[in-house]
This record gives sequence, structure tokens and C-alpha cells, in this order.
Amino acid sequence: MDGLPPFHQTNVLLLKGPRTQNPELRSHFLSSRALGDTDTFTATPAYALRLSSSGVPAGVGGFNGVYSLASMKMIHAQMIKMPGKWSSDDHLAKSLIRHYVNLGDDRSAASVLLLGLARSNVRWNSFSEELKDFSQLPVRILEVFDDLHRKGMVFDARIFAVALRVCTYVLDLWLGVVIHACVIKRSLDSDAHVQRALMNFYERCWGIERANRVFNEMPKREDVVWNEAVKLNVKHEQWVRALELLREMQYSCMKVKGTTTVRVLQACGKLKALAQGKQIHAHVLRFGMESSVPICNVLISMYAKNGELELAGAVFNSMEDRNLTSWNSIISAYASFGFLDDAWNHFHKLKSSTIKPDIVTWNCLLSGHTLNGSYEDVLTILRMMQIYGIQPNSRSITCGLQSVIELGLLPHGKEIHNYVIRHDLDCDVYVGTSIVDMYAKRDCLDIARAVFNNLKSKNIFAWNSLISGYSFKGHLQDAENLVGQMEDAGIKPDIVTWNSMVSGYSMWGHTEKALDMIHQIKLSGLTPNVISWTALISGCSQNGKYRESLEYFIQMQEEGIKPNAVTISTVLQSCGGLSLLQKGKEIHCLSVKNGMTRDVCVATAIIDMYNKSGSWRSAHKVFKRIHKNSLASFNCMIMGFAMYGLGKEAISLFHEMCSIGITPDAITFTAILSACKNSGLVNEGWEFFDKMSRDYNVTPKIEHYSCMVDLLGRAGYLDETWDFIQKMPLKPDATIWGALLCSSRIHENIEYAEIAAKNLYELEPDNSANYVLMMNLYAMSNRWKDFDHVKELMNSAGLKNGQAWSWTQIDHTVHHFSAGQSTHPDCGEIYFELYQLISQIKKLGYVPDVSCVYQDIDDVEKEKVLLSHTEKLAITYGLMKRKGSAPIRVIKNSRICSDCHTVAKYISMLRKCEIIIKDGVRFHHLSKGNCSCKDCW
DNA sequence: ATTTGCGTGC
Repeated sequence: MDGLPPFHQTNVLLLKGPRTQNPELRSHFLSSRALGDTDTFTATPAYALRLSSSGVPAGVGGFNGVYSLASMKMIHAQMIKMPGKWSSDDHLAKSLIRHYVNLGDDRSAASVLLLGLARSNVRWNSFSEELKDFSQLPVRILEVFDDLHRKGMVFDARIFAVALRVCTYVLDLWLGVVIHACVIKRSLDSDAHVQRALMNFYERCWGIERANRVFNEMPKREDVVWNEAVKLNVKHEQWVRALELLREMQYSCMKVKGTTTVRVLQACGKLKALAQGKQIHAHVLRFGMESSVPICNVLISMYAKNGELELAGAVFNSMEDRNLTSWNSIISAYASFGFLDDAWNHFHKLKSSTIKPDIVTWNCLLSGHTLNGSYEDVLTILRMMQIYGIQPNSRSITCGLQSVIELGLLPHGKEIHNYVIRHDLDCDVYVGTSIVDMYAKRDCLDIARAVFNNLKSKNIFAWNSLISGYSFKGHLQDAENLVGQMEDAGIKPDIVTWNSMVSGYSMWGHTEKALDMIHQIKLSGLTPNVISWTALISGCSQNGKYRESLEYFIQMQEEGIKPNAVTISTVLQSCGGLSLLQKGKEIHCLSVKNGMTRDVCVATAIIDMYNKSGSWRSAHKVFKRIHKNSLASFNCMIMGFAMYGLGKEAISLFHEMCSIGITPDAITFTAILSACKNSGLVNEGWEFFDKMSRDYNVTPKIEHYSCMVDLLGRAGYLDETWDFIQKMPLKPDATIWGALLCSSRIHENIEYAEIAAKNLYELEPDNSANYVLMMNLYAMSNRWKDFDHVKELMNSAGLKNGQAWSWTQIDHTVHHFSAGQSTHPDCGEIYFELYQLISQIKKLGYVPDVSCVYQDIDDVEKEKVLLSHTEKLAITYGLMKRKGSAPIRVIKNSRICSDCHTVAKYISMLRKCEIIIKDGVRFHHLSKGNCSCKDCW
């Protein structure tokens, strides 16, 4: 038989019949040699039948009609007699199956599959095409199996294995278990085929855990089964289990397949199991597998995911052959760790080679830039891709959308949305969710909702994005309704859903409701986390409820939740808001202890806290200690100097900032103009105001104009101020008129004051300060009739003169002094001390400034009124209780009066102490008889 | 066999 075409091949030709269009094959079939074959196998009746009945040439085209079921069965019987000849050939089996099915005999087709597969090395998966066409085949196979089983046929392990494969295919959960029982009964469960089939059956039908259990219970497990177990565990992302299996395999010197090595290295990447990964790398080298490109590729990825970029690079450099995946792996490694230059270098090297970058290459670059926060570059790369003719896919688009969200570029976002629709990417879950998120974050709630409604699969991310959008905008009822709809849709709100709600309620001032939500989270079986608490704390802080925010901060820690950098920044803001220097210091310590001071936001918040708590020196110390100061920290420190009237320092810091390459923004200019304003630096102020739009392309906003009005007005240039207001391109708001009113009062210009006041009464009718300023001005000018008129106006608006108060902190207690109230327990002693101080400073030249009292009373009475000013009481108490040389810190809710200011200066000289007063607008740092404000406020 | 693996809350 040697040298002749094998029998089974000839049969394939026969069975395939008319489909054999290949002329060469036809001629082969018709050749004398082929005919010679038939002589050898005359025992094949159908073959003989066909040849004899049709004559050779005619028969070629007419197979279909010629074959009867009977002749098919005869051929089949012939084949079974010679199992060795066709056992490893699935083409023949496939032809046989097709013919049986075409002839309407599914059962025979099924038995060919069952028995044929069992006797051959043919893999079940290679029949998937046939199964697609004949969907009833698997069930028939199981019927045949069952039938033969009942008839008492003794199956071998292979038949059970095939039956299990079929059970897996049709997801017949129970038959598979029954077969498993039979297999155990017949002690066939140590067969490798059966074991693999069992693993696959349990994995598909009962889950990976059950599969692992069955694996553990197997008597003797061959290497292939171990490899299979690793494969399935990696598929189910059971990384730990996969690694355990491999460890045991290595321990018992089993053969680890290349594919298994690849899969386990993937596990090491995901798990960040560097030691394991290195060990497998050693294994790879020991068995000489380092020439395998896929193994090296996955090694690069594994090292990259473990942050070992040098090792990743070393593997890449050691490779003799590289494919596109190798390049993608190394580019991804560098890009994802922010080594963008290295990533681009490799990208260019790749481009100059013969291999072409693909979408994955570009996506690696995109996600690297996205992670690195280089959002503008992401958009540039997307444009480059289009130039190179690479169509961005869903993953590229998600990077693009994220960048657009961060940059706040809604038009670009809409452009991407358009692209998404045109390229049918909107069915991608990630893309869809990102688009919803983008519109929700850019205040386009209606569009967000429309996109959301069109999503094919609405996952929790999409729901949360939308809910967060509504909640953020203050549409809290809509947000609550959405949570209800989400539950109706069968999605349980998670901690993020709740946090969005906590944050919305808290941010919009409903802090009790937000706290209530925190309790609801507990009731729903979840635990409020640091973000939930921070949402509550931050909402309080933003709404000026600083005390509450600090209380919740304590409560959070009592519940065992550790604050993070955001929490710390937020509570530092609250401390600053209350000027609680002690508490602020405590939190500063806490952040140092937890290594959070490296966080830019925390560092900036610390600076801000010290500035607002009256300790610009501490702020400056922290500022100088930061290695890489950001725009925000510079802005903060410049603003700090501004608040203390340290104009020159502010200006020099501005120049320092520019010299190290940080570009000032609108906030910087607000800060620097405030600094000029608080130090009376008119020329410098003008210079900066001109410079901001000319040199830095920052268009002045209302707050910048307001600073200028304040600066010019207070310096006494009232006509210029008026002129400036007339010429400004923006409609003057309350801050502008307020600044004009203040300046007019200082310089006793009733004309401008009245214009300003008239506007203010309209713009902010409820602000009593405007009425009071006007009354003061009339009192100063002895225009008591006008005084009474404003008073009436104020009364009829239902307003009262705001309560003036001051406070100072001694140890951990805040001592509060309110105007007209003598409620402090040490009140008598304080007045006694104050009288003594006043008589002592009078000897140094102090003269009470009775012009500060706007009441129609005589000077002796006025002097008494001056003594009751709350800041004097607070300063006196501070002096009485102070320890060592610590400065006395007083916080006051309204502007300090000129008499108190003078008194404080004298006291600082008399008692050689520092006094720091925070009034309604700024700080006064008094020492040795001088004030940091240089008497300009 | 191998590479990108993304999206929600402070």
C-alpha cells in the first residue's frame, strides 16, 4: 500500500462529491492510479457501485444522486473496520457527518461524531462549523450516548470525554454530573481526556470554583490537566490560584507549556507578583524559552505592570526578534509610567523599522498621555492618528473624551460624539458612559439624559454619572428620582451613588440631609468611606459652616475612617475660615505625620490656613519648604502677603514666580492687585493692570476692576476712580460700588458716596453695611437729617445694624466679645486692665479719636463708647492670659476702627508684644508701634 | 500564545 493514496483520502473525495471542483483532484481521481486503488479496495461496495453504474467520466458530477443511505452506511462500516486509517482525520468524519445529515439520518451523523471523536485525536472544537449548520446534532449525540449506555455498551474513557464536551456545549448541567459519577464509578477519572473534559464542563456549567474543587478531588492529574487548570483560572482572573498551581507544577517538575507560562506571567502582571514573575523569568531562561517572542512580550508587560521599567527595557533589548507586540509592550511600559519621551523615542524607532504601528501602539501613547494629565497632547495625538489614516477605536475615544472632560472643551467633545455616532462606537459601554459623563459634567443634563436613554446597556457607571450631574447642579429631587429608577431597573445603588447624593445635598447647603444620607448608607448595608465623609465635610466648609465641618471631621475619625489628602485640605480650609490657628496647626501636624504634605493641594491648603489664621510667617516657611511650588501655591502666598499689606513682598514673589517659568493667571492678578491695594501702591497697581492683558493675555474681570477702584479711591483719586468706573467695559457690580462707597467715606466725599449708595441699595438691598457706611458719613459731616433718613430706610427694609464681635483664643477656648454685652465672666477685670492700659498709653501720646463714634453725643460719652469696642476687650484679655511672647491674635467680623488701630499700635509698643488682628477684610500685624498695613486700609 | 484594558463619588 505504500506510495498509494490512502484509502481515507479517496473516501473524502467520494463523500465530498460535487464539491470537488479542483481539476487536479478530479484527474487524480480519474487516473488509472486512482482506479488502481479501487482495485485494492473492492470491498467498498458503494465505491464499486458508483464506478460500475455511472461509468467513470459521468460519475464525477453525479455523486449526490448516486449515494443512498444504504451505500453510505456500507462505506461507514468499511471505515470502522479500519480504524487506524481514518482515526486522525477530521475531514473524513466531517464529510460523513454532512452526508448523513443531508440524507436525513441525524442519528448516524451523531454516532459518527460520538464514536469518531472518541477514537481519534480530533478536537471537539474543530467541529464547531458543522455544529453551526446542524444545531440539533449535539442533542442527538447525547441521545445516542444515552441509548448505547442503556443497551449496556461499555464505553471507554474517550467516549465519556466526548459526551462531557457535548454536555458543556449544550450546557446540560445535570447530564454532565451524571457522566462524572459514571466516570468515577468506572475509575476512569484518572484519564487525561476525561479530566480535561471535566474541568471544561465544570468551568462552563458550574463556575471556576467548582472546577477547581473537582480538580482537587481528581486521583492522578497529568501535566496537561494542570496546564488546563492554569488556563481556566487565568481566564477567570483567578490570579492567585493560577500562581499557586504553577508553583506546585514547578515543585513537582511537571512540564509547563509555553502558553501556560505566558498566561501565568499575565497573572504576575495583574497581581503585581514581582517575585513570582522573576522566578518564572528564571524558569524561562533555564529552559531556553527566551527565544519565544510572545513570552518575552509578556515578560515586558509583566515587568512594566510591576513598575520595573529597567527590567522591561532589558528584556526588550535582549530580544533577537521583535514583532509589533514587542514594540507595543515597551511603548506601553514607558507611556503608562509617564516616561513619555522614552515612549516617543521607541515609537519613532518603530516607525523607522519595517513594522508599522497599529491602533494598539497609538492607544498606548494616548492612555500614557491621559494618565499623565497631558490632555492637550491627547487631542493632538488623535489628530495625528487621523493624518496617518488610523481610525481611532473605542479605547482611543475614551482617552479623548476624558481629556475633553478635564479640559472642559465641550465643542471638542461634541465633535468626538459626532465621530462616535458616525463610526457606530456609541454601542461601546465605555464610550457611551464617558459621553454621558461628559455632558453631565458640562451642565448639559438634557443631552446627557438623552444619550443615557439611548444606551443599550446602562451600567452602574452610567447611572452614577447622570445622578452625579443632577446632584452637582442642585437638581436633588431629579437625582433622587433617578436613584429610584435605577433600583427599579434592578441596579442597587453603590457607595458612589450615595456619595454623589451626599455631595449634592451637602454642597447645596442641606447638610443635615447629607448627614442623614450617611446614616442611610449604613442602613443599606454599605459603609460610608472617606469620600462620603469628605463630601459632607467639604459641603459644610463651602457653605461657611466651618464649625460643623470640623465636628464631622472628628466624627469621621471616631468611626475609624482615616482622612485622605482631600479631607485634610478641606478641614484646613475650615480652620482658615475660622482663623483657628491651633486647630490648623494640629491638622498640619497630622498631615506631616501621614506624609501628605507632598500633595500639592494639602501644601497649598496649609499655606492658606496659616495666612488666614494670622501667621503669614508660618505660611511663608511652609511655602519655602515646598520643592516644586505650583501656580496655586504662589497665588496663595501672594494673596497672603496681600492680606497683611506686604505689597513689596507680594511683588517680589510675583517676579520670582515668573522667573521660574510659571505663567500667572487671573487669580494671580487678583492677588497682586489686592496687594497693591492693601499697600497703597498706586503706580505698581496700574502697571500690573496694564500688564495683565498686554503681556499675559489675561482679560481683566470684575474683581480686577474692583481692586483698581479700591486702590485709586482709597489713595484719594476719587475723580480718576469715577472716570475709571465710567470707562470700564463691564457693568459695575456691588463690589465696584462698595469700593467707591468706602473710599468716599474715607475721603468724606458725599457726592460719590451717594451715587455708590444709590446703586448698592438696588443691587444688595439686604446688606446693612452699605446703610451703616452712609450713616457714618452723614454723622461725620454732622448731617443728622440725612442720617435719620438712611436709618429709616434701613428700618423699613427690616435690617438691623449687624452685631459687631471679636474673639480671641486662649489655649483651646475661644473667648467671644459682642458689642454692648458684658457677658464675659472676667468682664470686670478686663475693663480694669483696659483702663490702666489706656492711661499708660496716653502718657506715650495716645489721643482718643472720637471721630470714630457716629453718635450725636458729647466727646466724653464718645470716649466711653470707644472703650467698649470689642477688639480692645479681646486684645486686653489676650494680654492678661498670654504665656511667653506668643502674639495676641484677635478676629473681628467688621473693619477695625481707626481708634482701636491706634490703641493696638501703642499697646504693641508699651507691652513689647505682637498683635495680629483679622478684621472683615484683611490682617493687621502690629508690633513696636507700627502696623503692617502702614495705616492704609 | 503575546501588547493597549479605558468609565462614576471628595
